[in-house]
Amino acid sequence: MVTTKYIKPTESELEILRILWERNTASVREVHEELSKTKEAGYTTTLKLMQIMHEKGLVGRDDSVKSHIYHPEVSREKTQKHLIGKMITTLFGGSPTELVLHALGNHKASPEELDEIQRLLNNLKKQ
Amino acid sequence: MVTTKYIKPTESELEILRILWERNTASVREVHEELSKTKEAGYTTTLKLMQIMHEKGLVGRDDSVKSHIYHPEVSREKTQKHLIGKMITTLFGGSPTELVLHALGNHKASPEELDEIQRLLNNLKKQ
DNA sequence: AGCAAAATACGATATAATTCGTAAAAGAAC
DNA sequence: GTTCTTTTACGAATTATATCGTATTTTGCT
Repeated sequence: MVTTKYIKPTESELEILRILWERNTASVREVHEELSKTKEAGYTTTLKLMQIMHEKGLVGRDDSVKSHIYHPEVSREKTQKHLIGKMITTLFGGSPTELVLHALGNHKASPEELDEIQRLLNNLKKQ
Repeated sequence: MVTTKYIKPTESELEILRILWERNTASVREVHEELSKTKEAGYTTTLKLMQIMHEKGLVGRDDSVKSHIYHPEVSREKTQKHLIGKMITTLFGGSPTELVLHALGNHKASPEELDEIQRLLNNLKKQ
């Protein structure tokens, strides 16, 4: 059995993953441009970060082409699940409901979104 | 205007805060005992962490008594709100609903809890 | 081929977070 | 009041994270 153990991305790594999840693939240059919109950082910094992420196995890359093309190697889903889980444990006393109530209470959602939540809720109630 | 700027607790600090939020007050020894249940760490490590948290203003303490008694200086609510906000941004593309759906989908909730969510949902729909 | 521009590799530094050993101080027990 | 135990203070080492400068490699252009 191959237990691919979970690697916890750092905050900076998450920012990069977010971009890769969005675009599926991107060069360092592209990621860097995107990052620059919201934060200050040198090109080589972004490069180095992505190289480290590659070593860790967080991203893969195609280096047969001119400028290397990176892609996420960890799924957004799995990462979300891990981080939510940790958050529920350390911050909400183990209760997912607490998290949901806080998320809903403090951050606005549109009527459509509320309907979506309602649908899921109905499903869960049936079981 | 006094803008008390938000201090982001590290992971270890969150573990300690969790205990203090639960008990309201605790000595280093008590926190350490509690921590030891789930992780390996020397007593002085816990002590040092709590001293640093004190410097940062994350916790307060009464040092007029034999063994110092610590208490949280940041509220659980506020910390939760900050971390949820960050999570929604970096991990859920800014959509709180996404977070809620994931939390509900992946982590079991009891019928009572579902009812509680339903109540909040009803409230939100009215507005 | 030769040159300029872009991209990568690599090493070094800086900063933050964590861990713990040791010494000093404070209390408790006798 | 001396000794033993507990607690605190402090410094140092270790590890993780982030940042960037410089050198090398690759590519595109003429």
